[in-house]
Amino acid sequence: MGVMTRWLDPDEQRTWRAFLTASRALMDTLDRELQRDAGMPHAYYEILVRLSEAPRRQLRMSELADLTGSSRSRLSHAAARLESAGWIRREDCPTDRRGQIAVLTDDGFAVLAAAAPGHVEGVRHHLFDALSPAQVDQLRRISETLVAHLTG
Amino acid sequence: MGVMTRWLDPDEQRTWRAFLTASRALMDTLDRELQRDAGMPHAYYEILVRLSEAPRRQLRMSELADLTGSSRSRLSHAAARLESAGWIRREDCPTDRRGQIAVLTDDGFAVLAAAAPGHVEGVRHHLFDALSPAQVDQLRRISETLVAHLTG
DNA sequence: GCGATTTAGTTGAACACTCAACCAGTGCCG
DNA sequence: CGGCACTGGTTGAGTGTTCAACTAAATCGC
Repeated sequence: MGVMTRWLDPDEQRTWRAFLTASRALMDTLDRELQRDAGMPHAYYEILVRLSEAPRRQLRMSELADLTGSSRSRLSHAAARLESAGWIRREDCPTDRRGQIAVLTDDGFAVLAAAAPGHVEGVRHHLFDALSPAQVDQLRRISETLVAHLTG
Repeated sequence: MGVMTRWLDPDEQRTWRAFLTASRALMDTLDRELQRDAGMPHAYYEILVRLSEAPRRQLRMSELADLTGSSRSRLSHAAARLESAGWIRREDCPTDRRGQIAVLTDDGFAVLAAAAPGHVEGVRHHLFDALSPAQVDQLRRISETLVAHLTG
């Protein structure tokens, strides 16, 4: 209250709108490709990826939520769908009786293995192929700075 | 088919994940703030902004869809909601009888004016305050390159 | 130990987005 | 002119996300 708004100057305005447009277009494109080729949205693909990289292909629900930057609720709903598709299953946690462990099934792994090459090509084509090596480096630093700033 | 997948190297992997995390966290944060303070998601806010900047605060639906990077369907649904909130209204286009013109109402303008300062502060705080001027410049170039690449 | 708080996860309702199907009006080309 | 493809926009069904409320189990403080 009472403090004047520090409006965006024209450069900032331009940067903000370009960033908005670019990140939305990129995500929409990858989402559509993944939906078309693998029958799942990008968020679900990421869940499978994280599980596939975990020891024994399994993770606590809360850990999985953190890794995918998802709310617990969202992950719960997503897990219900992935489970009914047969791509993951949920088991009780032996050490914490509140806990649930999401496990990637063989079917889930197969679906992921089939989808991954196309998706990686998409990321490469739509993102990395457009940028110089220096820009990729800049983007990494900027993104890591933002992550630290937003979560710190 | 037959072409080996060019997997992401560790640097690219790291860049991609940081970008994903950062852009999702940023959007989620701004979305939540806007929902809390103005009772609308960021996508709807953007629609009102674009209308407020247009001559006579009005735009053809298709033009508005292009400006906001939205599908026509999405915009139609959004417009229905914004109209029932009384923030926009739709009029017939005099020169093309298929067309509809979205017009920002006074109520819509007032809601936007009330929401804007807080939102701008959010963008500044969560994005620009975290980056050096050089990084802002880099982000602008990268984003503009991506937009050109994705839409060209 | 035992009540109060916190953490893990799920649920249902309300809302938003996608996709495909659709109507209506425009414009092109014979 | 008359047919045909294209454009502008809407609709409904299906799917995903959010928010708040809720259960159950662990943990903290005394």
